[in-house]
Amino acid sequence: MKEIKDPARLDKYLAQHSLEDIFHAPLRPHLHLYAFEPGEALCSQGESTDALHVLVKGKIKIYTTSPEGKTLVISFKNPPDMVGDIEYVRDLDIINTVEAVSPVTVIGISGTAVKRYGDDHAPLLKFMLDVITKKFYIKSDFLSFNLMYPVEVRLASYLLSVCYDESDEGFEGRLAISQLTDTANLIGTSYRHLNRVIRRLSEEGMVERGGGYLHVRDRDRLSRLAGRNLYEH
Amino acid sequence: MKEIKDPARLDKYLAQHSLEDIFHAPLRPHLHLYAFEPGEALCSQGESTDALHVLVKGKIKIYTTSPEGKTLVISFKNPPDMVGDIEYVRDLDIINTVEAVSPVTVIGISGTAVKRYGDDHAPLLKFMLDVITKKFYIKSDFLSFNLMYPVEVRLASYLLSVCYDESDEGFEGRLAISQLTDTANLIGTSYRHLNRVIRRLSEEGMVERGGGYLHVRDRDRLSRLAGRNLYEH
DNA sequence: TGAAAATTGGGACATATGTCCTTCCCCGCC
DNA sequence: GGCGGGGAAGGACATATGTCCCAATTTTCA
Repeated sequence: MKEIKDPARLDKYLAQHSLEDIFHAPLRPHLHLYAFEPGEALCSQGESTDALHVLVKGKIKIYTTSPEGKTLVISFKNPPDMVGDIEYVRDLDIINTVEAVSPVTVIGISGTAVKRYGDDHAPLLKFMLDVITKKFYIKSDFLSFNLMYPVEVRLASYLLSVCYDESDEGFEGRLAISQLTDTANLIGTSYRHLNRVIRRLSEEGMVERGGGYLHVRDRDRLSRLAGRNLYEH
Repeated sequence: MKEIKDPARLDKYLAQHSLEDIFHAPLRPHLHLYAFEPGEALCSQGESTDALHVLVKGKIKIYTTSPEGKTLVISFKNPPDMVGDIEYVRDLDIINTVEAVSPVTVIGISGTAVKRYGDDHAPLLKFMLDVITKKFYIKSDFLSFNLMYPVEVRLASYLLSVCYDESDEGFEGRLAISQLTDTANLIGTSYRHLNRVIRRLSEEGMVERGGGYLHVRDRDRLSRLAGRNLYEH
């Protein structure tokens, strides 16, 4: 983590994501801009913290680790999003580990400052409500989806979401093989089983391995397999 | 659903759950008190609605139904809790079906009224944040728990939570057989499999069937099986 | 009271999924 | 070219879980 001391850039991000009203004048002096490298953790499960972060650039990965050491990736998030909001409101230790996937820039502010200067500031409260309800809704979907459908369907759905998201620069109907472990954790299965399912799909010609990537070959059929249950965040 | 036209009683509930500041004067004229019978739905998945409900008495069950007709019980809730908050904030159709388990009393208010008179009312916003973050946290737990542990562990955990909750009148270290189907859906498995697991536990002497109930026989061992992963809401 | 209907338990079998370990493949380096 | 290392794929086996269906039991009601 490295602080970026550049007020102008901070203002730029505030404007870019329409955060000016949300972080009004009394809060401004407490805002800081930080940069994280890919792989670096913004915060780790179980720690206590007084920090709130607003993701303004880059992509982060949220995951949780069970006492036994199993990992479950919960989601990937893009700006604008918030980290530490639930913990702030409920005064809890950190629930999930958050890690930068690409180079990440966040606006940080201490929970203490928010409590003192923003606790009754409706725009900020509404912003948090917005962010949290969105998270809730996504998680809600994710939960029932994981519980109700087999890996095959989840994978099909995931492939469609990941490979065809216009807002993602790697948008090419393919998934890097090196991300397979993450994918397995994300859809809540083991690497081994994921492979098994990929193999089945590839035998049926829906996907194909090659050159370090998993390519989508028959989007329509995948789509039918997935139903309308997409990881559309 | 039956409206209870009794302002005094409404005030009593507001006081009982410390809701007076949250629903301040401008909102008061828009509050109504409703009663629901056991089994009656407060709202149904997919419908659109303009209503927000605050549960002040009784117990409700939240569940979702997949397009294929599978049911997943998400939770049981006790007062004070809120129904329709996420939908209000995000302007969505109803996500889950909510059904009264016992005789239920709720305070209802239209979303339109809240938007007009309470949209900038910090105590209300903070209340919603509180409720929603709690829901989120519970769901978060529920999700990883369901994804990471086998039915046996989930059942053990569920039994401990349900059978030993002091605030529940049916508190007797037992679970009515008639609730087994719900239990199966709640812990995300089939009735058949639940039975299989119950049988295994009962062969090991941890639980015992009898007289229409499933009795807990060896709380300690169940507890060890569950680990610390309890459905403690 | 007796038969039909509903509730509950469980057998048989097929799938889905996890774990462990071996094999294969690509790559840099000697 | 041959070798060692690490990532990636897959085989073998054990479990977990789902589905279908039937049997036992209880309840309902004519």
